[in-house]
Amino acid sequence: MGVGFPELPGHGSGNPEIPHPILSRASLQGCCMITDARVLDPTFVPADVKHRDAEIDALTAALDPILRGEYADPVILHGPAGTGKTCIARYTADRLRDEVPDLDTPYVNCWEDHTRFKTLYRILEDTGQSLTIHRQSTPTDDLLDRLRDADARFVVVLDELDQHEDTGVLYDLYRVRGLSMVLIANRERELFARFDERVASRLRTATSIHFDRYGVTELVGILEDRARWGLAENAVATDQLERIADAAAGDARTALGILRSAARKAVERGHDRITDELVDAAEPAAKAEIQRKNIEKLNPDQQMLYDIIRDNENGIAPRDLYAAYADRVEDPKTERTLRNYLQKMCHYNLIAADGDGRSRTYRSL
DNA sequence: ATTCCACCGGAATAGCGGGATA
DNA sequence: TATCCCGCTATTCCGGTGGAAT
Repeated sequence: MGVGFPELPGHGSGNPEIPHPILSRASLQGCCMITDARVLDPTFVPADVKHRDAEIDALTAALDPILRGEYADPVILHGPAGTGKTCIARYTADRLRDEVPDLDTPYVNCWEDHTRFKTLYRILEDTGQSLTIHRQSTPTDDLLDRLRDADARFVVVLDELDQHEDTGVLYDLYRVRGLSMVLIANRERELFARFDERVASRLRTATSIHFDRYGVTELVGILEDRARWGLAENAVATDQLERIADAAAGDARTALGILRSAARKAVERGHDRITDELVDAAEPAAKAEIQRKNIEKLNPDQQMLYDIIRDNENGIAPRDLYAAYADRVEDPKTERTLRNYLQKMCHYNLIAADGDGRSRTYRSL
């Protein structure tokens, strides 16, 4: 399972301005405009995080008891997409690990590991204990016992917690001694509504840190850093970064996606710098790339559903959708299963459901 | 205003597949 | 090899919801 985070350049003692030795120009045929592709990746955690001092301070303060060998109450980071929640959680956890040598800081993306079993497995894996588990019968409770018995100290980051299907896992984790949690979600309110009352009441004592959208100047600052670390000098102009920041509407992930898309296109075409035309083309291109990746994750039945919905540009009623699907597929799934598929596709932002009850229609995005 | 019913989605259950166990 | 176990997906069952029809 290689979804973990690579060791990042500029991390710890390193200087972010020094290009990564392995990934630099040699690996890119012909063109050296992109000097380090990894700093353009949204999961990159810089050694020096900008514009989030207050949030970092608040999170550091909340986790302070860990420095004294105590246990910290949970911390909830919430706010819109691309506002730095994940980045700050990982950054702060790494700083903490510098201070506390025996601390483990496992990271779980609940979108990917959305069952109780997978979440616990990921935590154990991140702390280097999964190999011993693999040999034995491994019911979920065994994983939990293993975690409890591991006489270690953890700060677990649960990212995209609102995507978790079994909220009971939080109750499990609460009962592990020495385990502190950083919880990340888009909307705090809706998060609470999903939890068991026992967990919800304990979460009310949690520290809550809100992340606002970045302003245009903040976003430009972030982009400037990444361009300096990852692109050749003068590869992109400040006014181009401003336009990217503008298009991203406060979402750093989107902004970086646009910049990366423009840079790649420039390399493909053999340019040594990003042109205005490429910037214009990059916004839809970045969106299209995300969509393409999401569509690839669908199984054949889901793809068929998606195709039908996309072919009906004015939207399609559920009845017609089910009928069209059953018509075109060898061994159709039940309608209940289709509804689960449709829900998943809504989550991926591939389709949207308009209206409620009998007036509902589905359309592609 | 009331009834109707297409649709949604929660919960329980069945079946499958793969790894462990005897 | 046969059997058991468990997580995961799909299915079955069903109560709730809110436009549409009356």
